[in-house]
Parts: sequence; C-alpha cells; structure tokens
Amino acid sequence: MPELPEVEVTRRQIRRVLVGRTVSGVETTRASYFFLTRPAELKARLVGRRFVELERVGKYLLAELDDGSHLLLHLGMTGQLFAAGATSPRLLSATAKRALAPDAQASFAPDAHTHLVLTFREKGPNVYFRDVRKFGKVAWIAKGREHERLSKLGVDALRANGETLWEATRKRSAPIKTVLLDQGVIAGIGNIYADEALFLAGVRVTRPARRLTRAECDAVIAAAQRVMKRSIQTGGSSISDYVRPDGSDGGYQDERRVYARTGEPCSKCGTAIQRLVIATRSSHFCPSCQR
DNA sequence: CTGTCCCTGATT
DNA sequence: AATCAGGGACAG
Repeated sequence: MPELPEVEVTRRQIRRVLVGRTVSGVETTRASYFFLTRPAELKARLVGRRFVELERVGKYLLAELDDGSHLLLHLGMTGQLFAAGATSPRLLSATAKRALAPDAQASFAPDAHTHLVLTFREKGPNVYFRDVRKFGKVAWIAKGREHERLSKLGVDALRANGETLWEATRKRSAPIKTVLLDQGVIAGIGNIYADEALFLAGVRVTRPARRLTRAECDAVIAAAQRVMKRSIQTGGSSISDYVRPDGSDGGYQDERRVYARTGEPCSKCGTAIQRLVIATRSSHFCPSCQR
C-alpha cells in the first residue's frame, strides 16, 4: 500500500511527465466519493492549465497549476499513478491478465478502475490514476485556499524528530503503533513502516505511547526515517498493489524485517514474528527483541 | 479512543 | 458464499 516512500517514488517519476505540460483533456469515471471535486468541475478547472510543480505532503501529492490553484491526490490503498506505456500485470484488471499469453508484453489500456486520465497539448504520455478499491481521492483547490485534509496533517515524517513524538505521546494511552499511524501527529507513516520502525527501535507495537522514554522516541523516529529513506532508494514496497509509475515493482519488500512475516524467524534472534490487530490494523513484531 | 464504513479482488 | 485487507472520515 502506498505510504510516504511509495508516494515519494511516484512523485519523482510523475513530476517529469507532468511539470511544464498543459492539460488538453480530462477523462473520468462517474461521480463517486473518489472525486472530492465533481468530475465536471474538475474538467472545467484543469483544461487549459499548465502544471508547474508536483510536491508531496505526507501521503498526499499536491500539484500546482499555473493559475495558483492545486490538484490534490491521495492514492488510498490501491491507487496507482502512472504514465502511458507503463506495463505490468499489476496495472491490469484480472480479466486483462487472464487474456494475456504467457510472457506476452501487455500494454496498458484504461479499464473500469482507471478513474482519471489526463491528456496534454504537448507531446508525451498521458497520466493515469487507477484505483481498484477507490479509497483514493482527487480534489481541486482554489488559489489561496488550503484544503482541510492538508491542514489536519502533522509534521511530515521526514521532517519530524524525537521531540515531535515525545510531545505527542505524553498524554496518550493508546498503543505507540496507533500514534505513529495518526496522520495528525506525523504525516506519512503507514502500517508497513510503523511496524518496521518499531522493530528497529526495539519498541513493542502495543506499548502505551506515554510509556516511551525520550530516547525511545528519538530511536523510533530515526528508525522510521532510515527505513523510509532506504525504501525510497529501492523504489518502495510492492507487497500487494503498489507499482512504480513505470510499471516496475519496488524493492523494499525484500528488506522487510517484520511486516507480513508472521511466523518467520526474527532476523536478529530467530524468535517467530507475531501478529496481532491494533485498532483494526494488523501489526507485526518480535516478542523477544521488542519490549 | 475504538468501531464502522467505503470498495473489490484474493483467499478460504 | 463468507472473510479478509486497509487509509482515513466519521460516529458513538
């Protein structure tokens, strides 16, 4: 699932095909909660506008247009943003995959899950936003306005420090895992990197947040930043649906220490990795290394 | 602060 | 055919 590293990898690749290009057409699926801004308005706002920048805020992508307005995107759980020409079975519907001969090179064609297609005046690929479960979001933001989804976010995970977590945890009895997933405290950490960071810091996912020491807060943030930076370098984690905008898999799933490794031996001590559910999210940890 | 819900494909 | 996965808004 896309968390900060996957969104950042996406940003870097999509930025190259987006910035400097002028929208000539906007195609969408029918109105749904996926579109915080209705398809008709989205089209009216975007056509004729030129993209000038693509930034990341937590797990959101924020594209700036030449009139000072912005296009806000969230990939949700299964969102995929890519340019035309990307080929990967992960980008195809099950029907399309079944139709493929073994080893056949598939080329992407928009399917029922492709909710947004941007075409441009300038030569180059289209940009597609595909999202099977439709937990992603698209919104247009007028010049000078800030979307409430952005104003709710805490400090970006790559800019946070131990102090950020220390202050946020003092009065919270919820498990530390829950606080790390709270985008209003630190923006960008999701289920995979929360588990990985807590493993590297030696802190059990269930520990009441207020019971962390200052040193442990420093360690957790340092570990979170280390794993996320490393993940960005390797192209993100392709565990379920995520693919890079060029259609290729990321590499970080091979470096995971605990996430989705239930029952496998801990890489440090050999104890079986355990899984339990915290606030409806699956959580993985080493019962020996994490206290 | 935790449970429910949105959605669909994979799995049982 | 029922269950599971999960980001984030919302309800209780």
